[in-house]
Amino acid sequence: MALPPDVHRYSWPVTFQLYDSMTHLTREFVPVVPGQVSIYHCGLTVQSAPHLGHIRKEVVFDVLRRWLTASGYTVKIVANVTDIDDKILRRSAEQGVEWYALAYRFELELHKAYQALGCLPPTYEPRATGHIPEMIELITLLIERGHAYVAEDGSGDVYFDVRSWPDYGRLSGQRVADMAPAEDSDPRGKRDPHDFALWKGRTDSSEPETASWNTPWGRGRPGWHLECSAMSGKYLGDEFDIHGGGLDLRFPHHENELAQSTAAGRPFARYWMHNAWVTAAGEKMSKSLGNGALVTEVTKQYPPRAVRFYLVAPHYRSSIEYSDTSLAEATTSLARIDSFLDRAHDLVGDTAPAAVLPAPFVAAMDDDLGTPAAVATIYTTVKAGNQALEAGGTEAVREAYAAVRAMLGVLGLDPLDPIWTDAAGPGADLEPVVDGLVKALLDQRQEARARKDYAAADAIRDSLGALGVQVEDTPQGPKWSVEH
RNA sequence: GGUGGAGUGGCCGAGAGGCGAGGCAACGGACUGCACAUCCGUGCAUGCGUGUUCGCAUCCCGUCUCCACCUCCA
Repeated sequence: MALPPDVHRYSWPVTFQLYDSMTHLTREFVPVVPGQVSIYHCGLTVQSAPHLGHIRKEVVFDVLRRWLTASGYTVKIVANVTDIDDKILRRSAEQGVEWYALAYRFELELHKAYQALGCLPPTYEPRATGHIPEMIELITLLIERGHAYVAEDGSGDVYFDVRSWPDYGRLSGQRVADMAPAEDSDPRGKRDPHDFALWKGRTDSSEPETASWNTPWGRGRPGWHLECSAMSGKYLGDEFDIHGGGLDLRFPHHENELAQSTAAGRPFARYWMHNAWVTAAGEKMSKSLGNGALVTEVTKQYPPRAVRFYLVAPHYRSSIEYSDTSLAEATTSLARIDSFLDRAHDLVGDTAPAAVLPAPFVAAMDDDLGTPAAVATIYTTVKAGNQALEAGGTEAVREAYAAVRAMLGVLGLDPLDPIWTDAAGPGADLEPVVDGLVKALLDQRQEARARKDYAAADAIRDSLGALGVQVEDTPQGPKWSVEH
């Protein structure tokens, strides 16, 4: 898919500040290679349909990517797909389908979900099962360096030796000694309970043959943490800029990735970026709690653009509460912006998004992706535009219109972005029919109004309204729109 | 037990020593046949308690409550 035309490149002095969750500091963003940004964020384990919490991460990194692109960077963004793990195997066994078919089905659902919310596909989306040789290579290196060992119990498991790596715990600020002992975890052949699996030997013969691979340590399948180290290294190199994911990945997943990668002699990520949750009734939305709102369900109830707006408007490091009022409010708020855009378009016609973004918007985005202040700038611009509309200042209207579209574009919310307009739903071919019918009714209503028969005029407006067609009288005649 | 976050108006949600974003809802006014939209205006909030300061949502100390992570989790 081509980059939407509204994502412009700018050449102002770049002063992007990014909060790094390893150092707990907001630091100026300095990429490894000037002018280029490499981002890796942990995708999803494709074992079930994505809920709002999952998709928030996609939206956050999509906004990051759009902002860096708008700032003049060439962005390479890689998000993995974990297509094999315990849960996938268990679920597929339960459902009597092949594990890879199950994983693939949910991978497609994930794609559908992020496209529905206007997320651009990553530069690349590697699958774990496609990178077994890279993983074997990495494990071999870790064993050679004395940071990993093959379990002595003959299971074929390979573990990372936590005690061999004093830096372990650096990302999450924890000391191994303080960590709660893993009560119920199976120690198998571990030297230390905190050691984690790089590779899982095939000990359960009921697992399908297709779910294991040959290695120097016998047949088995990859450990979750290792995958990401192998894939980020392959596509982004030994050192890259931003490593991201949900806050819950910080430990153990990212901690383990960091340990593996640095123990293998790689500098690894320069900045760690973690987004907060979507909560429901104050609690983290999660598969295990069963309180997840599926993306497919939510986008049936609310326009997908409004759902994205709801996810984009709060800061990415704040948790957001999922509720009908929040979604409904986001829908109304976005409608206010769209309504200005509509009215402005009637006056100024097709106008491209502005090439230069308003300074407060830029300052907000440069400050650790400050979308709340950025959205506030959109509103102030909309207000200025509405005022100009009242005053009849065409140039000012055009300016506001172009600025609003440019800002919305950075957030992936420009209504004229092909990602939204191409999504002509079922029944799109009936549009001319609907247009004609509504126009006929509105003509009748205008005639009634002309002879001051307001009862008849209002009756027509009411019956249209009952069908979801909003009628608004303007100096240029009646306008109508379909509410969602 | 360890680690990290959060408590702001009716609601959502920013800011981070002075001038308290923005939106939604509400109320008053303008415009309109009416309505919608829009514009103008009103509302005056920072868990609690000390302290620091000329001044503190913002800093210190204490305290209460909530959430998350500590090998399933975006």
